[in-house]
Amino acid sequence: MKYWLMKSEPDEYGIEHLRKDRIEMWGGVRNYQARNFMRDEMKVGDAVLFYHSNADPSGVAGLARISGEAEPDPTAFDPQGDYFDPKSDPENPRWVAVKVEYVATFPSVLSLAALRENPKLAEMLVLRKGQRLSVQPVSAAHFKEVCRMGKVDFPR
DNA sequence: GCCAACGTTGGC
DNA sequence: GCCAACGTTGGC
Repeated sequence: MKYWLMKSEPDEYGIEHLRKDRIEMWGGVRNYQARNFMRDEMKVGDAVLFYHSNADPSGVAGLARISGEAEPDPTAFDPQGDYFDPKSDPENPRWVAVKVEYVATFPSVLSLAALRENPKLAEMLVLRKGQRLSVQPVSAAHFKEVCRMGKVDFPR
């Protein structure tokens, strides 16, 4: 099983939206590196840190799991939608989406500042300067430590 | 293939 | 709102 961090702006789609929807098709990712992680490495059952970006505070808001592996991203084909990409051919889709399932909400958002204060997380990608990937891998040790700080265990 | 211009992300 | 970092585009 692998571990991931996925970013979303809570004004657009936060952990509360996922809690209500239970499962969400994670469309709209338009970065090749992030796409490759979703397409090539994400498997059903993988664990996800749900990260709020552009938020007050930004940080890890809760936990999710992958419940459906990569398939063509339907938002790329909707000319009316914000994520339309005319260069994505339905016969040869450029972008993919995975299904993300709600697991838990942290009692309070585990802020970036709090994460930075923990030396065990010093090497975590999300804390790196200039790091913008919206889907990124997380080590098992970092994932476990973030769950401990967030006061929620990822269910086995 | 280089690289300047431009667009986006996202913390602050 | 600012701006650093970084990805993408397109002229050459």
